[in-house]
Amino acid sequence: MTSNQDLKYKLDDQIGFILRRANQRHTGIFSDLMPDELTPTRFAALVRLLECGTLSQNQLGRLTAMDVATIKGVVDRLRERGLVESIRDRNDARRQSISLTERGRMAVLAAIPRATEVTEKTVSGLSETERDTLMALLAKIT
Amino acid sequence: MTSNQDLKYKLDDQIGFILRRANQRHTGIFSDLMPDELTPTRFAALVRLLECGTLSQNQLGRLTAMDVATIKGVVDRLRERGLVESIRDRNDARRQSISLTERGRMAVLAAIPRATEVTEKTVSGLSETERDTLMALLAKIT
DNA sequence: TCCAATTTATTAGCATGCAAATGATATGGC
DNA sequence: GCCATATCATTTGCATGCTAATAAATTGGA
Repeated sequence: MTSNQDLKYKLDDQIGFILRRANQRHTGIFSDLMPDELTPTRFAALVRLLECGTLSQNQLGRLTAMDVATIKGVVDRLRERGLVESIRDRNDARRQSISLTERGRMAVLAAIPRATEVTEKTVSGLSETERDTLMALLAKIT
Repeated sequence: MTSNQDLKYKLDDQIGFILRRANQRHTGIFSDLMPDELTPTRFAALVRLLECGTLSQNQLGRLTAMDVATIKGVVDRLRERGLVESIRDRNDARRQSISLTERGRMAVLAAIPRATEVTEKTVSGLSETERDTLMALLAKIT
């Protein structure tokens, strides 16, 4: 079966492929610099709770770009680690209200400087202008 | 526990968070337009095999940004679907040589126009110049 | 020729990521 | 008051994604 070097479709030129690679590099830097118990998605959930206070699980998922099944698992693991607590909402029995525990609050506050380093390192090959441009263009395709 | 709207660290401004969202939008478009049996990673593997001809599993993983355990699973599923075949390399018994079957070749050739649409749709909100800029900047952070 | 180091692949385990189905609860129109 | 529709959460199942451990095979230097 002959190879197709003259194929017009180039994987390396596809936005999806390069997004995946950029994402992988970022998560690699994240796991290098952040505490082992904090994955990108867990950290995002904690930051949102820090920003917003108590949220329903559904709302927390929406604010962290996570599917309902995914946020369920993330909240379970954060609760197992004592970083959040969930209580059934008193006004709406369908809802779980999620909030940071004191330990969770301290953990996320302690991790934020490191997370800032993660971001810095991820974009370290770019100038300030390039960083702003990249963020703006990525925002346009989300 | 008071909220922290004045927190300096903004999740929405972190490259990792926005990369994840961009990636999710892309994979959503991908699953909308591509045949059900082709996921982004399977498709990438097939395209590489089309481009390069026979590859070792390890090499295929490297060329598709997949970990050795991940590419093992992807190749298994492609083989289960009759899209690739793997044969132990005759010169190096550690290696599996992976190649497209005729069915795999036809499937990937048929899917490429759709994949082109996926890319087009993902970046449809950008001008031509912006697309080039985005690709260049992403390439700089991989 | 021997063996340490390296390479390739497999396996196990944990963590997302998402579609689809399901159940409980809330909402709003008739 | 009833009921269709919507919302929130859970569950199941499949697909990555990766680390770490393991085994088999290759390589290259002593």
